[in-house]
Amino acid sequence: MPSSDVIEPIARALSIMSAMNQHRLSTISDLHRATGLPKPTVHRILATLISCGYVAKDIDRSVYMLTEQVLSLSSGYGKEAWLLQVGTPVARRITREVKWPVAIGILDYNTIVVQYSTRPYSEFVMQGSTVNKRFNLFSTAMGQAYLGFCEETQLQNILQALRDQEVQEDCILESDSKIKRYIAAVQDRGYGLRVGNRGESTHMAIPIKSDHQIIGVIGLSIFSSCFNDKVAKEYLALLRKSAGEIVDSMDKMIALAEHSAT
Amino acid sequence: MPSSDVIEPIARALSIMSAMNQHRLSTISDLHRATGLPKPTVHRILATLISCGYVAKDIDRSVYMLTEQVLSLSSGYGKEAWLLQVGTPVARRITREVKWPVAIGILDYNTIVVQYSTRPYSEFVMQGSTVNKRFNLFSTAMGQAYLGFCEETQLQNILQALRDQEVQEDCILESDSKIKRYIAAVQDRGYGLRVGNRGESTHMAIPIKSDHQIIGVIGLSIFSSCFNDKVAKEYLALLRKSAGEIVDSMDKMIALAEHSAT
DNA sequence: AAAAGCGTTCCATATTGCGAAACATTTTTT
DNA sequence: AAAAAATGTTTCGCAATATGGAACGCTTTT
Repeated sequence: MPSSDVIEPIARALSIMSAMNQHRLSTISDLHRATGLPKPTVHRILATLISCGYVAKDIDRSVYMLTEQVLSLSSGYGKEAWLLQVGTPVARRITREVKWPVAIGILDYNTIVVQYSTRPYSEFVMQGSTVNKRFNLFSTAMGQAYLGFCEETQLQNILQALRDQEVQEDCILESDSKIKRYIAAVQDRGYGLRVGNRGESTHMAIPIKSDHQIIGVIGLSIFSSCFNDKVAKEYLALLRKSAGEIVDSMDKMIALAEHSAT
Repeated sequence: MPSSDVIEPIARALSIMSAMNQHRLSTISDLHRATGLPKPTVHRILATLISCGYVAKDIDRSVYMLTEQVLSLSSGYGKEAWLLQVGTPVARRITREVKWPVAIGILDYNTIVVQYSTRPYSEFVMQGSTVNKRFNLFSTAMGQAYLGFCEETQLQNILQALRDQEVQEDCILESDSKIKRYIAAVQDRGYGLRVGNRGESTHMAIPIKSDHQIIGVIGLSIFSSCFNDKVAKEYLALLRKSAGEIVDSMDKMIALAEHSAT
């Protein structure tokens, strides 16, 4: 009985790799015992994995080990991935509640990259998807949310990275005091804000912090004509509550995963 | 032309996962473009990966992301893996040169675990393979090589771990001064040593250090009857040279890998 | 000397993955 | 508002292909 529509060779290869990850060196018999797969099959799968570069074979003995290339399957995995796994449903819930689109971004080098956006869910039509788009740290709400609330050392790293890049976009960088005032303004306000002109949209954003570290930012977009102090206050509270929920469930999930990894 | 004996579905699945690791969220079309695979195929592979738990699908949108389970393919990967990849050929070379078997071990919790041994290559027949066998930190050459040359903080951690375990094997732990003298003796000698009785074998071992951190130990076994100060000196020099070579190539490879990861 | 275990190769077989085509939805263009 | 383009999903007949028992050569154990 072929258990539904699962491609068997793939499932087998993954179980082999998973087994190989338990001990650093494996023999064919080891894997045969660990996975229950017939030895010729194990042999063939290993040949495939070698050919793809994920496994190395000891030259004269028949001992196999994973290569560093396995990291290419998971190197991007970290807190940000958890953030998305937990954050996307929360973002959708906000949009269901207030209709406006919500986006989640993370820092990459010296820009904010939008990882997820509920724009398609929002009843208010805004321009195309922003997923994978990069946003300047100054002059965007999400960028402000990061700059304004990250730790001092990281702030300095980011500023250095910005100064190092070839094309200077932000002339604000020329003056330290200007930067300080800019960031202080964000901190006083308590959130990132970029007010758009009539017909454009206005954006507000706050950081998502875990352990004093910013793992991402969450922002909300709204038609500029609908924006005022009252809704700002309301949505800010909503964003803060949501960010807190995200961090809570994230920490719980991570603890759970680490616990069950034993 | 199916390039020899490579199982296509596996290669495809790996390329999908690798592509997914680049961006945190992917659509079918993204992956279709990135890998060149037909969309129904991408769809089927994703279904398989979901079924195996390596991929999660956004509930209402068709957005896919890797789950934390990808770590089960690579979590064991770190400096120790590099050590083995680089160390095993060196170990074999030593055995070719001096005939005696050489083993490489790493610390796991509070024991040394042999990861590789050239025992099968040695012309001198010794008892069966020691791979995956655990060795006490006190009373073995490899253990001494670790205890004697690791950093103070780590030493304390290990000692605590030893004290915490239920069955107390080493009564030496009862006295701090005994421990200090024991370790001092190892340091004076410059290497771990366990002399066996007649007919048994004698073992010597040194740490493999990178960045002031011990990433493993390398040891050599020899018939007790063949052991004396002269050969000890000779083999110690050989082990030290080899350990240096291992660390050098390791650092080079790691640098190379990190550089080409861009 | 025999037996057991290992890695590896072969090969006939049917299993199984394949992808063009069609369909259902959504998004963009006209 | 209609049409066109793009995307996700399902179907299905077929050929490619993964499969694993059997056999082979080798080493280790009995």
